[in-house]
Amino acid sequence: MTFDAFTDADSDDADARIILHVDMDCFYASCERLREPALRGEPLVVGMGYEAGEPHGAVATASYEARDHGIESAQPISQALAVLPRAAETNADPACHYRSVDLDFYEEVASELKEILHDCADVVREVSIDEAYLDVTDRTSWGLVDDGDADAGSDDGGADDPRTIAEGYARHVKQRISREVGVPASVGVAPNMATAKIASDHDKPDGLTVVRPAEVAAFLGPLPVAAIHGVGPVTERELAELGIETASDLAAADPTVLVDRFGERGRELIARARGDDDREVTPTGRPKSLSRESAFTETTEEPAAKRERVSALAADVAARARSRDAMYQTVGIKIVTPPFDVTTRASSLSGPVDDPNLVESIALELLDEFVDAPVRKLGVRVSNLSFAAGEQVRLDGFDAASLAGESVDDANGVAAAGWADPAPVEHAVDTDAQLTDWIDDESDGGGTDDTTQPATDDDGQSSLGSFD
DNA sequence: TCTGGGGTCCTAGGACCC
DNA sequence: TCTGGGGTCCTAGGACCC
Repeated sequence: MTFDAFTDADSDDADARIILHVDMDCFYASCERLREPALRGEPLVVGMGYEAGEPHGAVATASYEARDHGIESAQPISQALAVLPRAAETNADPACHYRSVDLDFYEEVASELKEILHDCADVVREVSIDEAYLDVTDRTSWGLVDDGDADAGSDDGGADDPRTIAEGYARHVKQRISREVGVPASVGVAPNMATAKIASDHDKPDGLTVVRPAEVAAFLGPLPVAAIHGVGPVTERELAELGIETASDLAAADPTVLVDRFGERGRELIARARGDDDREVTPTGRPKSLSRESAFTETTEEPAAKRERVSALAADVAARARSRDAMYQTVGIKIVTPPFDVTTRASSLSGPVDDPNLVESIALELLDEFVDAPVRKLGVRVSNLSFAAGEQVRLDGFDAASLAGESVDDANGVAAAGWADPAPVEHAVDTDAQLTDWIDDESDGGGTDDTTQPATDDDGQSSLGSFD
């Protein structure tokens, strides 16, 4: 195989970046088929919050066979069942297999996958369990392949398009995934992330779409604005009101009008529609927040049920933070009331902690405001994360170092990280009132807004504050 | 047919500091 | 005492994505 030198028309291509967007096709369903091959070719729904035989939950992933019957992600399972009854319970013809999400298994599969991706690129940004950007500029080229066979089945749309070396590289990545992991992927190749993302979506499932630098505008132009990453239902509707329906409409739009309507995001949208995107592919960073939420089977007003749920979620999220060596400075809750109103409350500490009891007591305090509210769903979140093995702020004003010898908690490997976790010993006997006092006492630090703290009866703050 | 769970980023307004 | 401007941090909500 040889390749042509760049012609004049391709000169822009020569120094353009080469970005791959790799997107697994109905990943959860593909994973289920990996361990249960009989599901191949069958309609298959993987449900979240779903248990075998029950009607609760929502569609996390539907196989393409199920999508053919109108099943979509995020749909209630009950609705899917109305269209496609359970294969296990019916002889009806369009029937469907239902499985519940098994994230641990999918993560095992994903880690094999990610190994391949990291093998194929110097920089990989993992966006989610089934999706990643690869910068392969240094591994391949926009140069053209001279394979002496003009109609060799190019997948990238235009039958007359010359084939690039980059296309061959992308095909290689795809084939490795298919061969070594056994799941299908769709790949988009383009000179920037935004276009690569759209390209991977262009020919799903099992697709490969290559957009050469010179083709970007022509490729994006006719697409509906909703194809652009970051344009959801709300923005789509608002753009339509402005008469903007395609990417080329958006590319030609008056920036001042869009900035007026959408703020700086408006400018960003125009750039995306034009295929202008100079974001570097940067490696996946640390998480910014960790959360856990769960829905009640039916709306409840029971204070005890709510508190119990929040306690469980708090314990969960704290455990997850600990397992990931994350400390957190902010604890928040989320309350969903009918019909679907989302409210959040959060409270920050003066420094990062790793303290499950504190997560629970703060979350419960924030919940107090909603004792009487009808609630369909609750969540607990920790944010303001830090991962450095730094100092932990202590209730009594002593720093962690002074306790280093006590080894209060070595069961989680935190001691090995270089700092002691004083939480269990220090807070187990604390009352809610004392904790609140401590939080409120941080007002001298300049950050905490007292008015947002649920007031408990008070006083005694001086006894804690006096250690300063 | 009412809607699961886990995230990200942006904006606006208020408190506070210099 | 009044006034202004710039910057940061915090909370809450919203849009979006998978």
